[in-house]
Amino acid sequence: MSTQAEENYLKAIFKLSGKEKKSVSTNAIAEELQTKASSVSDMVKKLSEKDLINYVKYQGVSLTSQGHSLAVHIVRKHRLWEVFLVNHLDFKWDEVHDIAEQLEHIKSPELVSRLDAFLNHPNYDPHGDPIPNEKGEFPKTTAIPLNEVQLKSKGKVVAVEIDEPSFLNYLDKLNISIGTRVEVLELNDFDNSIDIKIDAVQRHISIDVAKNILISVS
Amino acid sequence: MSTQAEENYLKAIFKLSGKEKKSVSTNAIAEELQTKASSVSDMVKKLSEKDLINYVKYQGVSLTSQGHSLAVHIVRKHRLWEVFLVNHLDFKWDEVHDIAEQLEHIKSPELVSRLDAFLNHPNYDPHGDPIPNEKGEFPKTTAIPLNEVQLKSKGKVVAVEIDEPSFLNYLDKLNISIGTRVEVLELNDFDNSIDIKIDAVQRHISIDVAKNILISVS
DNA sequence: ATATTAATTTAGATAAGCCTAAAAATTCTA
DNA sequence: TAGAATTTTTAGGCTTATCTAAATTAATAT
Repeated sequence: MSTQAEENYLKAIFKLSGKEKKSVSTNAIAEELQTKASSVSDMVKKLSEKDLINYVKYQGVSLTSQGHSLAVHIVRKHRLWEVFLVNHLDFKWDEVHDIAEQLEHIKSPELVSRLDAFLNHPNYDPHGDPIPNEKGEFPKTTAIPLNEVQLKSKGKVVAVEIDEPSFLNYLDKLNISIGTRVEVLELNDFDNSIDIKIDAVQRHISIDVAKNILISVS
Repeated sequence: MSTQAEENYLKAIFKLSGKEKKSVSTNAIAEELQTKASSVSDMVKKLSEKDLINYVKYQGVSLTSQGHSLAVHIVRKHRLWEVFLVNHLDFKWDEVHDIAEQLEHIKSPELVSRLDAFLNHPNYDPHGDPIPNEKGEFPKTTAIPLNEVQLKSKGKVVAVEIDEPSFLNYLDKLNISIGTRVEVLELNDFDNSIDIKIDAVQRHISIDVAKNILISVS
């Protein structure tokens, strides 16, 4: 059985590994979980003994297949609950992260599969993040960050990479949500900012915002 | 902020106090929570320092109004989640207790009120237990235990007092559920057992079963 | 190649929540 | 009401997960 703390570490390592599954440093985990490097060292030893991560002192960590599967399962639960909160309890997309952080630790395989069915087996959560199935497989996505979209091309927002209310509220203000159609008008080399068109309105956004908006080019 | 452990103690004390709000002994709490009396002594000291219970050494404990209100709130969450699990995820009434034990500790006032609305402000959970409103007020109930029902009178099952699967499964086998009409045919003085009629079928049940079935006499 | 800096680990504490064993208080019983 | 039995509390430990401060290892720069 895994504790909540363990699950949070696995989730953090999963997130930081990226799809390239690169090895993750102690400091990166500490930063992600807002804790101290020494605490990470302790936990990493424990997870390693449980064969959930590969760990060699001073060389960072990576998930074992067992650890990967557990992490993906937590992500699945988190995202399913977010769908429930937004689609059925009418929460807004910027309000659900913290609640889902709690709900993701509820232990009941039956609950997950029934919730999934109740929600009609959704493939994406309210932020456009893919929801893995029971086997841990993610739906295919071909989206690219807005800052990598070719000049003059049009696309649709399919996901955002940050769940923090401050970021999501900013997008709300810009009238950007999942499904919004955008056109890239201009790239400004000096500060990497981008001019885009949303609903016939022209907007100017920074690289830091753009790279966290995923687009499906049409 | 209250921890899960604290909340479980408050809930146990609330349950054991009964509606007479009698003082609760250390051993009773230990038994209810399947823990040791010494652990209870520790926690009781802590809850007392937080002004959630009244505690005088060797004299048992009772909830303060603050503690009472917190306990009732946990009960409210537990029962609302049970309604969700049974009515929307199609769990059976004997499957929901353990999951609700986890869900009741999720902290988000907004979630509770939205869940309540989603469920249409239910007054009773799947076991017929009353659900307190946001103010902590319970709906009025006039039900009496089956073993106290007058001979030859008819009534309807409105609640059961035990949530354990073994008990609920037994009731399933007898075809007893919330809403079932029963008639008390005979009381057997020698062992306090009772003969009842359910759906035109005669059944024989023990006092221990009868006293945990609540009836609204018609 | 060595000194400095940065990253990581270890050592030693702390708090929560539990335990066993022993002591103290209360209650029961004769 | 004194002694026995029971209940409750205390004392001392253990585990988990955290922390600070110090030590160690690795990386960087001159």
